[in-house]
Amino acid sequence: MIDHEVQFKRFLQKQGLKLTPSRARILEAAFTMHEHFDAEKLHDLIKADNVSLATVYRTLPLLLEAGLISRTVRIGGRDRFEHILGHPRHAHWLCENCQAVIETDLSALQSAITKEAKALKFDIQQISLNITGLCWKCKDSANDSQ
Amino acid sequence: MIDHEVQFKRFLQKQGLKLTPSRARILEAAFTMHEHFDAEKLHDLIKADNVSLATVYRTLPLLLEAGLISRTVRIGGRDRFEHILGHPRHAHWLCENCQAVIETDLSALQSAITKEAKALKFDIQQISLNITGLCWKCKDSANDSQ
DNA sequence: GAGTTTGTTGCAAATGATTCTCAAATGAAA
DNA sequence: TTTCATTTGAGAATCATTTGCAACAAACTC
Repeated sequence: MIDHEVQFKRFLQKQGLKLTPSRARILEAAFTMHEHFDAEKLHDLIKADNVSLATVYRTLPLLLEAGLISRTVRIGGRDRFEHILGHPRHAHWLCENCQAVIETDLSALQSAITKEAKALKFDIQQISLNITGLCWKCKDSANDSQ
Repeated sequence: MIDHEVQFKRFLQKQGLKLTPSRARILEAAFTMHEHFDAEKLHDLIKADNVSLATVYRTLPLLLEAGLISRTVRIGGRDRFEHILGHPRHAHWLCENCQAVIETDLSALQSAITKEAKALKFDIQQISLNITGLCWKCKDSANDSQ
């Protein structure tokens, strides 16, 4: 069993829940996806295995709580997620124009945030730094038109 | 005319739009509100003046673009906003349990972010740093129960 | 001033992501 | 195999947000 599957199983057991085939499939799909994904995109990947969209929506919060995925940006009214690999967390730069998402390392800020958390006695589950604006491509074209 | 009203008017004119009574009312309401607000809460404040919720929804993106308000956290499926006063931007700490929102200064991180933006040639419109987890109250009670 | 153009609004209806309901399926445990 | 709690797919329901539309309004044109 893969690393993150073990982790998920443990998490579920702690809550008296089971690692069912559907859940395992959803987890696997979340980890094969190498970009951001939303509920529907993930479902597309596994609907052939007869896993319903409802189950995807039910499982996503579990993966979130288990710390295996994180909610990143919200685009077009849809929540997007990405898996966590033990990689350092990163910031998301979202272009308002072309909706490109650029990722950068967050470690430079991490310590400042952790320090603040200690002061607040806040138990961090997720950090999400999103910066919206215009990417270099759209910044240039905005100068031309408009 | 108040400062931010001038700013909004200028912004609108640049787009060939007008500062109508409804829009002015919405702007004013957004600035009297001293906490976060969502579309409905803002509408409650001004519906007596016969401004429809639809118009609120239509105006919010304009205020956003004009840089007068910012979208902060999303709670209970609703987008929340807050006005910008030229104050330094702040981080939002959202308790998953009691849904309290704590705000802290963001200036410590600002320079690191700006630096990164320069490297990416990214034109920043909004920075949003949201940290979810448990506030000190809920952290303690989580230890007891569950 | 009458007519035209363009932006605006409230209302009601539409949209669409997410959640819920429910009856059937599953699975661990006794 | 009976029990009992959990899970599931399918479809219905929910609810924030958008949109279409007809009536309005302000700015221009002639």
